[in-house]
Amino acid sequence: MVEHNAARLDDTFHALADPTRRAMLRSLSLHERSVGELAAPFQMSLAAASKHIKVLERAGLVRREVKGRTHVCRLDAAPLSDIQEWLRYYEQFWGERLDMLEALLRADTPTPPSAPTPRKKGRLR
Amino acid sequence: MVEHNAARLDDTFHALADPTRRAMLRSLSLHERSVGELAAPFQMSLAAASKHIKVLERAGLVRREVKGRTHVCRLDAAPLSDIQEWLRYYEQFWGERLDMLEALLRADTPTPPSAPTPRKKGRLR
DNA sequence: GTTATGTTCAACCATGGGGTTGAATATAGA
DNA sequence: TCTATATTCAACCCCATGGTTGAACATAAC
Repeated sequence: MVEHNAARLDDTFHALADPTRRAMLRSLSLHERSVGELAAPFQMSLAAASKHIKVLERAGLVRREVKGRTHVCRLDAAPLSDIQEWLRYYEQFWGERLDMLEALLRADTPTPPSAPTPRKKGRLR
Repeated sequence: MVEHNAARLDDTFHALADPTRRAMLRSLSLHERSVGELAAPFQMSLAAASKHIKVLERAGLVRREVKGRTHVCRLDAAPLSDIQEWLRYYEQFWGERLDMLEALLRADTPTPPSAPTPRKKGRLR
């Protein structure tokens, strides 16, 4: 129940905390791409893009196959699934919030705002 | 459809890319906590813990209410919901991967899929 | 008022991140 | 073989991050 693979989560979250890298993932979700192709949309050196790709690889989000002189990169979404798993625990909290909203919308009697609605374990989704 | 609030995602992902901060979130998911209570489990200075909390606040994951001399922190899971939203796009890929696996397991024969037949040397891709 | 408690602030340090450039490596093609 | 293409490597720069310490601030308690 406690975070088992913390370092893994560290790497994945860190990899995602950069717009360039997220854009690369998005690109890879359409086609597999060479390093050069991945780097093309960004105005940064190829070396810089290469570093980004390495960060994605370290997080397990990208796999690389060397084909002659070009390196072909493919998306591997598995770590994203791990993140979603991690997030699942917190779903109850926005679920709970939605329940409170629902309760507010449903309350035709104007309850004073100083009295917060007691949290009740609500149904999720 | 394109990432609208990239900076927001940056902050949230970055906040989550640290085990101390994730542990703090987990703690806040149980009770609201003062800064001191949040810091207690970790062997780092209070100042360091305070910085972590600030990172969480910057990402909108924690809200703080100053009550006398103690600062009470509460979880706000909304940014996590944004992340889940961002992840949703990629669900197709682990879904797709499962589909491909299923297809591989099922489609060893050139005959229609209804025939459960012994295997044949399958070329991948 | 004085003291104790809860928290931040400021300065500092070490490390790593994201960027650059220029050279090195490996392969494809003439 | 010679050259062009694809990519990495190494060195460097600047700045953010995560940690420290000691002082400052605000409030509670005596």
